[in-house]
Amino acid sequence: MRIGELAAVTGTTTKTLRFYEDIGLLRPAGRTAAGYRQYGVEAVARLDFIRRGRAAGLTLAQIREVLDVRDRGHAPCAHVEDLLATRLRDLDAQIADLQALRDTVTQLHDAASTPDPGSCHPEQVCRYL
Amino acid sequence: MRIGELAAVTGTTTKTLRFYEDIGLLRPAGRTAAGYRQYGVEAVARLDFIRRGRAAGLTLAQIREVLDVRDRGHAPCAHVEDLLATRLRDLDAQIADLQALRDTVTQLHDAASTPDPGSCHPEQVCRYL
DNA sequence: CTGGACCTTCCAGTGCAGGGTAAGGTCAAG
DNA sequence: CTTGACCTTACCCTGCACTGGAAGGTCCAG
Repeated sequence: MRIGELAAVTGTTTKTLRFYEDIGLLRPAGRTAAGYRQYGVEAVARLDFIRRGRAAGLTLAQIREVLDVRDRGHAPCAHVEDLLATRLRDLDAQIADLQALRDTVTQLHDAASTPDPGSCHPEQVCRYL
Repeated sequence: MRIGELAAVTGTTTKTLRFYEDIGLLRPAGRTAAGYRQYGVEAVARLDFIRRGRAAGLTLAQIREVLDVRDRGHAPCAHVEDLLATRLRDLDAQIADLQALRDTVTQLHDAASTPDPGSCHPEQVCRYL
């Protein structure tokens, strides 16, 4: 399979596949005499895995770690569980931060919705923020 | 006030202040004969405003819009209210997205916490993701 | 043998908000 | 007169995940 076909099959672009190769996520099985990249069918599963990882909010660096473990012949299960646990904690923290921010912005917005232009003091730029 | 003092007073860096100047957020009141930037006290309020805007999750581009309105002599109240309303919608969407992602990751993690290594199929890289 | 679809490498840019470093000018104290 | 703190501009670098484009090679159909 050449790079264009692999891109079409996995719903990505040749640009992205070469980029993944650059950062060590994906290697072609070989090259043709002309230098064209040749991929085996396992590349499709690998890219599906990458896509699922991205969908779970993992970074390409984290996904690469998992793939590295696997490429070294180990089952990455424990590593993946760890990664998911960490991701869960990060998500909780991120959600809590956004929730707190939302509360702040709500208060600001409520104040701004009951306008009182006379109280705008030049020295504070805008009293609503 | 010179740039170093303004940075110290507002808790930022001279780098940041020059950067703000580059993107049109802040202009020095003038320059000394030697070319040193001179700021008036109003610069402190302006930077506090910028800091409050950042704390509310506004981008520097949005903050600049508000400052531009003010610099043109208008009260930016309406614009700020608009911005806050938009920000609130964005935050809600962002929180909802993260919440959905959290649910997905939770499911993945729960599956990974009840291990069954035997079911790892080589063709899917890892059954947990 | 030509056209077009495909492939190659390399370089550069996106958005966001700055940070790092160099090479040099200025100013006040000792 | 020198030292050290401060200032200036100019340029490149960071992380993240790509994306765009240029210049050229390859392959197949007509």
